[in-house]
Amino acid sequence: MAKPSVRRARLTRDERKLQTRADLLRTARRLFEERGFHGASLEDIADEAGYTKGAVYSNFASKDELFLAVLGEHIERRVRASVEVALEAADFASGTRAVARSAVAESEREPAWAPLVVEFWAHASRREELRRAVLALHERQLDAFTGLIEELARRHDVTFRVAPREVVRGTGALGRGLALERLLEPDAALGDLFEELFVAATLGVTESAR
Amino acid sequence: MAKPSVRRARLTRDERKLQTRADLLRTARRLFEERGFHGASLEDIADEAGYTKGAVYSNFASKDELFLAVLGEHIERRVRASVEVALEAADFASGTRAVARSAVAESEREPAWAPLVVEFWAHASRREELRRAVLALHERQLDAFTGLIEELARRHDVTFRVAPREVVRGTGALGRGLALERLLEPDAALGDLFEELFVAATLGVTESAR
DNA sequence: TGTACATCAGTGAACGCGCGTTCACTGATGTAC
DNA sequence: TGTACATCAGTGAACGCGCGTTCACTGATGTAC
Repeated sequence: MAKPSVRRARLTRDERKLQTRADLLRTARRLFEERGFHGASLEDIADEAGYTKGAVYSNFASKDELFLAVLGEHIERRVRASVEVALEAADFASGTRAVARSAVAESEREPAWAPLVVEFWAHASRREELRRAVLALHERQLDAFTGLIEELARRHDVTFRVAPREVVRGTGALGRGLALERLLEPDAALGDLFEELFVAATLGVTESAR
Repeated sequence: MAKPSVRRARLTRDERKLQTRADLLRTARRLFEERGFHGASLEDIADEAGYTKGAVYSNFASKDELFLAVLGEHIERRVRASVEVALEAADFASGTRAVARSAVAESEREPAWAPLVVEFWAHASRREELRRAVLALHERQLDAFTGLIEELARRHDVTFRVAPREVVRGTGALGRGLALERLLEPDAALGDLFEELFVAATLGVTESAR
């Protein structure tokens, strides 16, 4: 289904290549989510996108690079979503809560992402160059959230007893850890628990200057 | 190395079988830690333990069952360690802190375990029967820690605003999530952060009756 | 204590399968004149 | 506007490899008498 297009002739070579790349990325994202990084074969991805494996290698250096591209897009999307909701809050606690809720909503909409990312981390941890690339993506994500929470603290006169970046790292880890529980209990409702602990932990390591 | 024994003849059939099983479990545990669940082949495990793959199948129904046995032993060990340190504490906060420190110490001694367990969770999540078996192990672990923290609360007149079991689940998730960060940064020191957030979160969802 | 048969833990080899990557090739698009 | 050659995105098939599981077999231990 969703053949690339009916009238190939209309596109220039460059346009067509971008189209192919986008088709592959979209399909790869879906199959990685459904079957995991190792579980989704390049054959299936190419097939379902309407190409052959060679098309993948014409657009990406390897399966790792393909995943890296998917992951990069995903991170960008997530960061944008959180930034939007956080900065409308009236005080620090409710801003914190808004970020927590946004994260929960995202993770409930795409429950496969946390395990998928961890699977790829484990894979990357045994390949030095790849590990560094994934780490760089992860740090950019941490930086983005750190900037966000610092801005939130500044606006509402709150100071941190623990470095904000560490708080971000910790609460992110909490979210990831809880999301992984769903591997064993797919229907578990973890959102309230996350929100509760996220807020408790964040407020527990901050002081209001008021 | 470590051939099963030089004088095979001294052991009865049952003793020898137990010996073989123990040899395999010990080696499997080590290789799973070093290479991951999928990365450690039965061939290598059998080989390094001094047997052939057939010996594995004579003692375990499958690779999954072998891992399940390793995992079961591991969980039991961890629970025992935490119980011991927690019940000596003078007040609730320091008991909480002692549990956090014990968890950090364990996870630093065996940094490969968190990723390993998650890899197996992901594997099990796609195999219904296995998923249930792993879930049962996990729940027993949660129960044990819940009993521990309830006892701690009882002794020190503390009540929970959030069900203790959920607090255990949440703080466990925090620990697991942080441990996974080490996949990307093997040398990161996460212990202090964990302790800080663990205590903040736990105290944040409790009330002292004093 | 000794002999004859039964049991079964562990062997060794084969089976069956999937997958990432490579590569010579093709045919449509691009370029030069 | 048209022709001849160059480029290169994507094809299709082959390569190379690893791995969990199965199974007929063996030889040491166990059992019956």
